[in-house]
Amino acid sequence: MKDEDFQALRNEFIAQWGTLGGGWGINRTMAQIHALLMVSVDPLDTNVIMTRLKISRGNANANLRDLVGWGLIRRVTYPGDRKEYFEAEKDVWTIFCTIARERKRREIDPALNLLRESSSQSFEEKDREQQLFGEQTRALADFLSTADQIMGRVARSEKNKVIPFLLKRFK
Amino acid sequence: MKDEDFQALRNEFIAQWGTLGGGWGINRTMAQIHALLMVSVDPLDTNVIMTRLKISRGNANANLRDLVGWGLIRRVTYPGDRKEYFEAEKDVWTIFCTIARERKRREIDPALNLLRESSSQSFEEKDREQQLFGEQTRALADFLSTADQIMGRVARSEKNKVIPFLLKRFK
DNA sequence: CTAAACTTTCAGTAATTACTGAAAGTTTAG
DNA sequence: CTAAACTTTCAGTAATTACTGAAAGTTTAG
Repeated sequence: MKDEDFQALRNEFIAQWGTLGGGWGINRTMAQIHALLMVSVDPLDTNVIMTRLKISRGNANANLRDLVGWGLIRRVTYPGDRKEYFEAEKDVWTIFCTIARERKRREIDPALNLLRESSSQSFEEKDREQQLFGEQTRALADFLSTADQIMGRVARSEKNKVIPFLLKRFK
Repeated sequence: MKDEDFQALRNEFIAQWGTLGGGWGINRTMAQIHALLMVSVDPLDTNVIMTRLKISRGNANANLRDLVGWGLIRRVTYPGDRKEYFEAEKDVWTIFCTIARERKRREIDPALNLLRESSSQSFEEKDREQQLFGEQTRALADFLSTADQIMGRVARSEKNKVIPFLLKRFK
């Protein structure tokens, strides 16, 4: 493939990945930076990222910080070079585990706290409204905590054991 | 529990559930309406929803339409009553399957299309940049499609078979 | 120490998304 | 048919979120 076609395809990929990222809660630029780093052979510095994605220094800095916070990229430094470079984790299974862990912490845990607090206060009520509220919040809490446990266990397993097994099981 | 305390607890639940909804891509009001209907014994009409959540008619209407579109609530009418009422699906497993299906359609499928298109065009390239791009997009596509298949199969299974099985397996 | 090379912060603004409320549209009873 | 009872739409606006770019901060070489 000609290099200019390749650049175009890759840029298209990065742009679209950003759009998708928006869908599941992450912001567009953060997803784009992640995409860019995932398909870069070498770590990139802030200036390169700014140029490639046409974003400001502040924007790049903030989103890089967040990505480091998520654990999806890491800072890299080279001896004798003052600049910081960034490199993405490339193994797909590791990326998945990282995201799963982070989403658990940010979404599942607070939801579970809310549901448990709600359901614990309203059991054995005679009023139908109160009864339903208690039952429903309890059912949601049970479900979420089960799903959470399963995800946790899957994420802790070895990739090559889990995936084939699950695929075979759920024919 | 005194009724006023109960109302306060339930309102707290609805408000918080809305905030959480925001986290995973859904908008706050939509999540609140869903929460309200999930813990209501009887179907509610638009006016009641407007009053309870202090939102405008237009807002209520748009979000109710979206929730119907997701398949999370349904319209209910009573003979001799012109108003439309709304009722939420209450079974947690069914809710889960509905959301899983919808997210697949809105998020996984477009991502897979993008990844497949990207990876198909750049295999057997000698240039390292192009090589990595091909490998990485392919790995992502494979992973996503596998995860997607597993979710699909899980969602099609019977709840009472799947959950205990998975829990036992991933100790 | 100073100056250069870099990173971080943050006030102001742009872009996006959510919401209001009135007007238009639709359905049904009579 | 008309009028009442309802639902939907949509232009305008409010609220939120993302971004810029310059200034402030930090680190290191010399």
